[in-house]
Amino acid sequence: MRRGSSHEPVTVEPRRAAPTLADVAAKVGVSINTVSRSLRAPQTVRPDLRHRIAAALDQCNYVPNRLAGGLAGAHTGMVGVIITSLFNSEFAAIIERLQRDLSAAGLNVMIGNSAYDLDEELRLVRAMLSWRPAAVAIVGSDHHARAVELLRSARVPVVELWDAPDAAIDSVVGMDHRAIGRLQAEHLMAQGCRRLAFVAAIRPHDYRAQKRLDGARQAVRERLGCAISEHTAPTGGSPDLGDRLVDELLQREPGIDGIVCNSDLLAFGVLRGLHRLERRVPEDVAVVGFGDNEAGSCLRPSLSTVRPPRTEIGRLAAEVILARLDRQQPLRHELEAELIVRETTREARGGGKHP
Amino acid sequence: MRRGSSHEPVTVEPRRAAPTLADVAAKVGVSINTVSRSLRAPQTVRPDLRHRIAAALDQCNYVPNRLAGGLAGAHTGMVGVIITSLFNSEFAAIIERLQRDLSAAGLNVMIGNSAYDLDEELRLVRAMLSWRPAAVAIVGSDHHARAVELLRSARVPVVELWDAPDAAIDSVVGMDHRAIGRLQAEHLMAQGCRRLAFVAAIRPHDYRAQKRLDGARQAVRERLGCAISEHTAPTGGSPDLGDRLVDELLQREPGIDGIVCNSDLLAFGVLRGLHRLERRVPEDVAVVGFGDNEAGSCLRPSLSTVRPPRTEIGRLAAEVILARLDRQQPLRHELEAELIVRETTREARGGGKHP
DNA sequence: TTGAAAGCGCTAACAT
DNA sequence: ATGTTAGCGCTTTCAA
Repeated sequence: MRRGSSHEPVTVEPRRAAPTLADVAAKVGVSINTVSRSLRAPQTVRPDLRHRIAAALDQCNYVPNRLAGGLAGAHTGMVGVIITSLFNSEFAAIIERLQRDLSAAGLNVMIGNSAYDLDEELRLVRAMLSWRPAAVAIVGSDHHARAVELLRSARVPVVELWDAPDAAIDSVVGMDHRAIGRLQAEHLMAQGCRRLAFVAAIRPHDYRAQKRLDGARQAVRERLGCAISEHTAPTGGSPDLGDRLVDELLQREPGIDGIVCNSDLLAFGVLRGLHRLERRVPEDVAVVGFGDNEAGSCLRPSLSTVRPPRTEIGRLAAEVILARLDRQQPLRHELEAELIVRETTREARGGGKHP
Repeated sequence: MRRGSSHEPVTVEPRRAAPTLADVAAKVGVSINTVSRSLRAPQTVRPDLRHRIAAALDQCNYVPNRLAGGLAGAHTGMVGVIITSLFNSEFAAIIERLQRDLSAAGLNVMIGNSAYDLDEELRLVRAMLSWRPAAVAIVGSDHHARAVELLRSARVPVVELWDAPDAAIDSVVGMDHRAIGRLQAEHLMAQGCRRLAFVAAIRPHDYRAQKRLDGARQAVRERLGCAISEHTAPTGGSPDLGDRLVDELLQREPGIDGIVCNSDLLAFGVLRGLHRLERRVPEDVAVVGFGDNEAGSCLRPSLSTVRPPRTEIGRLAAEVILARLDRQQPLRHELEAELIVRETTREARGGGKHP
């Protein structure tokens, strides 16, 4: 209202409360109840009355009060979504789709960001539940024990996203991150790489990233009988970090011929570093990322990566939530990530010729 | 509640409601009010009682009901945020910071995505207001007229983000997008470019992008006395689009020596296209983007761009909201975007030698 | 087809 | 320091 912007009539009440059903009802000369019904079940109200009510509603700038509505027994129509990061569009595409589909079903989305902090996650779960949401979607599978307890006892549909935990709270729409790590490492080995390194930014509670490392580790152990060289930092991934890590890495182990990166952003930096160090990619060193960042195809050489089915996760999550709200059983969707082969690994070292 | 997942005891009530203050009060043997106060003003309750109450609260998995709390008069502690896109981390960094700061002040953030659709924006405004938020933050300045009306009459602090409109609803934390367009064009001209093109993805209601185009247009007109060549598409920016647009552009006007891109993602594609067409950058064509995408420094040549102060916008928005909640006046912050000069424009054409 | 009455769970006066 | 009493604005019976 631009308090004090101009000629505010001082005679009126200083802070008029928002109009209520009662205000509208009085204006039209009907009971509160009739106005309420004309909103929720228009066909039960005589057409002409309905039109007069609609006009009054509009004139008053009436906005329903969900606090009151929810309290009185109608469901709140709110879905709480808890993610671990908004940045880097890591989950943005998931949320975007989830929100679009839920919105089409008349549900609102409330987003909370735990920033990979378990205590913050607990606070968020509490905050979300205090709004009596119709359902909750939450990224990851390794939660604060208390948060899980609260979620269970709230008896609300819960969908865990991104990861695919063995012991789910309720429903799951995610991927097997260990398999993704395997996929990355095996791709490099199939291209002929024999001395692999894993370069990663793994935040303290990013268990998904940890699992990808595990997967790569196992794959190398099984196929080459040796360990993968690990270079990680406990932060978020960025080009500068990748640049720095690859520098240290090659200083210590100049013979590395294949690098698995835990994120594309990190991989971008690794490529920048390799260029600076005058290593040819993929001839000297092959590189594979994770995340399918849109810029990947524009680098030179273009980055091979793993594409998580983000939109599909969002779509299925919405579907599962709607199904659960419709009293159906908990569901579990485990999706596959797709390998995108580009120049940083293409025929790196006589690909596939040394099986 | 894992409806029907297994041996559900049919004897108990089918859907136990969430525990209320009354449940806890009964358990401890005090009045509802005492429990309520022990939560809101602990020091007014005897310590031993307080401890017993805390224990009971915990045992019951009590989660306060904000619907009831808000209805009864306490403010809801919710801030509604309406953005036009979650994708491409266009606004992610702003929201991340905004949320962090508001969260520290005990406020929850509820995000809605209008996807550049005015009707959807109106629906969102309605939905947000129906939760009786403590404040609303909204991206952009060109809103649905009805939405503005609702926002005003709701008498809630409103902060418009990203853009810097002349006629604000309440408070503003944004940038002058016209100035950004000027900045881009003038930079290219200062580098010696004489035949400029503007390549853009401008969604139907993306007025910010439109303003940047206006700014570039004006700058070229003033300094070179001719028009900037415009190549736009009514969609979101992507590398593939940039690639396509630059192709068409050079087909029609081979003499172009400077390209202003409306987003970095688009610029990435433009660079890919220029490489394919064997144009040297910046010698033959200089390129400048907008948005400071993290990958920009990893391209070869690295991309010059304009960096919007996203984190600062988020920080100030939170500050403004908190100030308004503290009954202070509406505020207006107009921030500067910073030019980041990298290889795609560096000394492009004997920079500055032809003033 | 419409209206009246009884809460939903909590907070905010008041009493005590 | 604790309890009592009234609502907040709506939905949901149940009557008319």
